[in-house]
Amino acid sequence: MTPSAPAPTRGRIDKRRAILDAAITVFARDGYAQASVDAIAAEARVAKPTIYNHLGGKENLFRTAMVEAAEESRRKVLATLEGFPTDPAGPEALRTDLNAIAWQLVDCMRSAAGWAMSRLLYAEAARFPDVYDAVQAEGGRQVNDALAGRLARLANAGHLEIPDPLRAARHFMALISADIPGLSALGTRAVADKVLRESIADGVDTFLRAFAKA
Amino acid sequence: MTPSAPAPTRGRIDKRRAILDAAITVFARDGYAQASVDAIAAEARVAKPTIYNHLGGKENLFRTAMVEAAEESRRKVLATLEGFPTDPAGPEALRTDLNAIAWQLVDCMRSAAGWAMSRLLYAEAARFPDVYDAVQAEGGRQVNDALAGRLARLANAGHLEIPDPLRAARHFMALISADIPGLSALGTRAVADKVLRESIADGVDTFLRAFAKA
DNA sequence: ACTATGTTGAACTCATCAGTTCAAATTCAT
DNA sequence: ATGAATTTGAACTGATGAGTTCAACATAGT
Repeated sequence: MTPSAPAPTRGRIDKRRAILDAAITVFARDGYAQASVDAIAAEARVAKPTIYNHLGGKENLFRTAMVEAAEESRRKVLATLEGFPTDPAGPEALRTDLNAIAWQLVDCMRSAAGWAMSRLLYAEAARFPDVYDAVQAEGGRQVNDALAGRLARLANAGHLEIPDPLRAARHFMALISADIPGLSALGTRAVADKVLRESIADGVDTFLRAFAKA
Repeated sequence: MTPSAPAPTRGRIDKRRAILDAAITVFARDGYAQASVDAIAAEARVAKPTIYNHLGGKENLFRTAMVEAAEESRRKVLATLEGFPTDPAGPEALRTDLNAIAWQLVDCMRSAAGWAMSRLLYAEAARFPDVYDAVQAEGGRQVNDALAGRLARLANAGHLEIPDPLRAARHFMALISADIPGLSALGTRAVADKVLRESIADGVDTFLRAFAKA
C-alpha cells in the first residue's frame, strides 16, 4: 500500500516483470476480488495506467500472473526431479533418496508463491476454469508423469515393486503432503522445518510399506 | 437471483434457516467477496433487512453459515463411522468394508456443500482464521480421531497391522481422496460414480498394501 | 539536441454493494 | 378481532474500486 521507499523509478525497464510479481503477491494476500489494481500498482511501484498498457484489465493480469508463476514453479520441480539418483546403494539409501525427493516437492508448494497458487486456484477455479486447466491439468500432469518415471526406474532397478507407476506417483504425492494443509492451516501459519520433515518421513514410510520390494 | 416462483412467503417462519442455506449456496457459487447480500436475500426469498435482523452483517452471516454447515457435515460423518463393522469375515470382506467407509467419507466432501466448504475455507482461511479453526482444526480432528479408532479396532481384531492409528487415519484419508481434486477440477466438474469408485479402490489398495496383516 | 516511445500522477466516470431507514403489510397469539 | 412482533419493499448513503483520460515527464536511439 505505501510506496514509502527509494524514489519512483521512471523510464522503461522491467515493468512487466515487476507488475506480475506484485500481482502474485497482492492476489495471494488479499484474494482476487479484494485485491485492488491500485494496490498492485503501488506494490510494483508503477502507475496504474502502466498496468493497463502492459496487461489489459484485472482479469487478464490475474490470468497471466498465475500461468507464468505456475510455469516457473513447474520448471523448478521438473528440474529437481531430473537430477535424482536412480540406483541407491540399499534400502536405507532408497529411503533417504525418497525423503530428499519428497522434501524438494513439498518445498515448492510450501513457498509463499506456492500457497498463493493453491489458494487462488481453489478459490477461483470456478470463475477461471482456463487458469485451472493451464496450471493444474497441464502442469500437475507433467510433474506426476516425471515422478512416475523416477519411481518406475527405481522399480526397474529392483528397489521397489510398483504395478502402476502413475498411480504410485499420485499416492506418493498424497502421502507426503497429507499433513501439510492441517499443519500450516492452509498456508496461513508457518511450519517448523523439523515438523515438516517428520510428516514427510511418515509419508515416505507408509509409501515404502506399500511399495518396497518384499 | 430470480425470485420467479410461488409467491413470497411472509410472516415469521424458518427465515433463519432459509437465510443460512441461501448464504452457503451463494457464497459457494460466487465466493465471499463477490457474493452480494442482495443476492443471498433473493436466493432465500427474504428481504434484505431480515438478514440484518437475524444475523448482523455479512461477516457474521458468513461465519455462522460456515460453522453450522461444518457442524452438520461432521455430525453426518461421525454418525456414519459409528455404525461400521469391526470384525469382517476375511481379507476380502475387510477390503469391501474399507471401500464402503471410504465411499461414505468421500461422498461428504463431494457434495455441493462439501466443496463449498473446502473452496471457501481455502479462499478465506487468511481472512477468517476463527472459521478455519472452528471447521478444520476442530471438526477435522474429531473425524480423524474417530477413523483412527475404527482402524485401531480392525488392527486389534487382527485384520491390520497399524503402528500409529492416527497416522494411518490421516494417510487413509489422503489416499482415498488423492485423485478427487484432479478428477473434479476442484469441485467445478461432476465426476462419474464409477470413476470415483475406482479411484477410491486404488487408494484402499495402496492402504492395504501398507497396513494389511502380513 | 531531437524525437518516438513509454511512464507518471492525478483527477474523473461509472458501477456495485454494504448497511440503514421507514412506512406499509403480514402474521401469530390471545 | 386486536395488538405486538416481524417482515417487506424501496429508496437512500457512503465507500470502494475498475477502467479511462490527459498533460507533463523521463528515457533510449539516432
